[in-house]
Amino acid sequence: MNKNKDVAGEEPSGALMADVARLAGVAISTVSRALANPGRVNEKTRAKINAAARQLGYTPNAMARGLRVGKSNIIMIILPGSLYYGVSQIIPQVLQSINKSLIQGGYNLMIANLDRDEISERHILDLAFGGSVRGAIILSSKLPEVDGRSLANSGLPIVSMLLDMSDAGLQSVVTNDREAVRDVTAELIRLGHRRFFYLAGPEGNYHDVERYAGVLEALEAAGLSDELVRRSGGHLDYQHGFDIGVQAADDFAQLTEKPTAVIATSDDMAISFVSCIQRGGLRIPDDLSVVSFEGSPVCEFSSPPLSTIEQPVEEMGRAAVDLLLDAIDQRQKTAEVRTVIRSRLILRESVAAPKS
Amino acid sequence: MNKNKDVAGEEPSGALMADVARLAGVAISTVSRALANPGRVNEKTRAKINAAARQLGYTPNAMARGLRVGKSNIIMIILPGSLYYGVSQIIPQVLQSINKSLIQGGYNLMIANLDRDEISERHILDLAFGGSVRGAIILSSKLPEVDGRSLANSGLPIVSMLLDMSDAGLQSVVTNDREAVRDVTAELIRLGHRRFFYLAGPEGNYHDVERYAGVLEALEAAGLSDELVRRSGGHLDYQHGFDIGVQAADDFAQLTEKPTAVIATSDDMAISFVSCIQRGGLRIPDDLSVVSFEGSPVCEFSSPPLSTIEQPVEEMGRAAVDLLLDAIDQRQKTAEVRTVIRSRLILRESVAAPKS
DNA sequence: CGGTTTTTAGCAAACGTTTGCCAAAAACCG
DNA sequence: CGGTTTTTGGCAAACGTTTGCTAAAAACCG
Repeated sequence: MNKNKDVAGEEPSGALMADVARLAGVAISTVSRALANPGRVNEKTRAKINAAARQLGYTPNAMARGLRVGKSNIIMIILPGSLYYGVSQIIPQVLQSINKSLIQGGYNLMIANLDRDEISERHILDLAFGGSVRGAIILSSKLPEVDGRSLANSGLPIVSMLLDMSDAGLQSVVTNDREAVRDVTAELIRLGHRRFFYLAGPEGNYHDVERYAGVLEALEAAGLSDELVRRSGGHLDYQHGFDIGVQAADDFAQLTEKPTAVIATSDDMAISFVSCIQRGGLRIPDDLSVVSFEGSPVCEFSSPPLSTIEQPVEEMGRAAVDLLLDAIDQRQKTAEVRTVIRSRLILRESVAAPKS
Repeated sequence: MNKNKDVAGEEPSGALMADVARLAGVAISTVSRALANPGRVNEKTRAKINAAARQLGYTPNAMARGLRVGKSNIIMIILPGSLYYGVSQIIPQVLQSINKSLIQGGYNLMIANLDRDEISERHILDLAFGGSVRGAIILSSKLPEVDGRSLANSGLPIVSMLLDMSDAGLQSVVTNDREAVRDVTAELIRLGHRRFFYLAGPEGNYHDVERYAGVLEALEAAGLSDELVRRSGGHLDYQHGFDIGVQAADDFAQLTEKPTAVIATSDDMAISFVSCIQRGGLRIPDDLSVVSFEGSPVCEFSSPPLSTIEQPVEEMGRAAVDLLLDAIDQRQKTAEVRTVIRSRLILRESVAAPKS
């Protein structure tokens, strides 16, 4: 916002609508209308205004517009505390997908990082209550609240991604964790596997509950006992996936009756587990089949190439933005609070029939 | 921004400063001063105001403040077109580091994605010229320009990260690409390697120029010919690292005189190259030593664990924010346009002395 | 051509906060 | 206690854009 009113000509200069009006010889409100409501302004007048705006490199001041209209053009995305894990590209994928869709809808994307401390929760609530943002997409997190303020009470349109909060009435875009893991477990059963090793995320975590339930459902559907599956992990969060996998390799070494198939609930766990197991002399998939969850690109170049359930992150991002923009525009496009976008199993060389 | 003026009491309600003033029995300007310039308001009055603000859950409207003060509290980060690669965690690391530092400085972080098309370039320039953002950090990209508007001419404080633009007068935070690659090449030479295979990023790209120059410097310092190094790649961008590595494995297979050491300029290239080479029967590091650049976490769990040069991304993010905030506050903290933060070589099992 | 209807431009106020200025109140000092 | 200085609260205008309303201009029609 360069206030340099003395510069005339083609120089970009942070011109105001008032400058455009002066140059075009019309009122400020006519400029506003010509740009935002062209049908309300005579074509000849409009041409004059557009030429003046172009000459001055006029760019509207979004703060002024937001204040007058009472609506910001910013959407915040609330991200979980730690933005990076091991090989996961979920955050970059989500950001790119969402940003692209938002820009097409005329919005800008702001990052709000939810560290689960007071400072970051207050930051998010300030954005919501101060009118700075027009809506929120929240990724794998509960809604923040502090000082008697809760995001749930802010009146802000919100869409949850990855974490199903439809029970609480929150529009949610999720993938079919349970079904996907059930199907891959069924595939392992079909191959002949009867002993399973499950590498768990944090106990009670939505994703872990869903994924483990998928394993149990597949066992039940095959008429098998749920005692055929052993758990490792449960204490660390997904961002410590490598550590979970390393510990799981130790746990595995302690088992007298060795499982023949590993169901890891993140690519990180699988990768570090496989690395440690192989250093102990075991071979994948000859001695042990391995599947994981997430679909990180590097799985294709693991040794051996890792079978994984790929989450449809970009599609989910687009769906989340669509739902959010509908909520902002108060369009009732859909009665579904819960939108499920299916994950896809990618079978690679890490899975084979057990030896016997 | 709920305009519900009829609700009194503890209910969070998007209250205005005018509401706080009414409840505290003072003027609006006194509320403003009590919150922003406490020394200008009597302690008793201030207590009344703070209590009223707390009771109403008052949150300042950043758009109003920004408009009046003439300064936004938003910083944009301009990210390269594709946000995700293979195993790189640079984007999440940068975002987390920068966001944390900005919040401490009272700023919010907005994403601007530079796709190198008109729409995204115009989007960035609108943010800059419209006063929506107070500064910019640009990551691995040149400054956008379109329609006679250039980010360089916007008057906006800008810091470049990863790409050295200090020649153009732009504050730049970079790492020592050249020196780091020179040192790792020198280490390979010290181990006895005399034939090298260099997996290149895009020809002419700043990073590739620097890293390849490092290789040549090490050869020269050891009195060796630069003909001892063969290049592969040069056509694809870093985000296609896996593809570069796959193609490099083909190129390697064509070489009659096999190099004994590979210098890959990204972890993705190294990982996919190693995967393909191993499937062809070669062993790492017995037949071929491998080093790469970037320091992605998964390198520790590769087979074998991959030696890599780790970039100090978080520290660079912090430095970039410091420089940007200094420029915004017009503090002349440093005369250095170029800030170099050193990368660190992590030697793992992928590097050994050549067989003979 | 004159009366009626539609289109168009512009005035003025709004949005929520900040800050210069002034006057009143409080504090200080001999 | 009175004069002087400092502190404090409040008025009013500013920020850049939008939009309701009105009046004037243009278009329409018999």
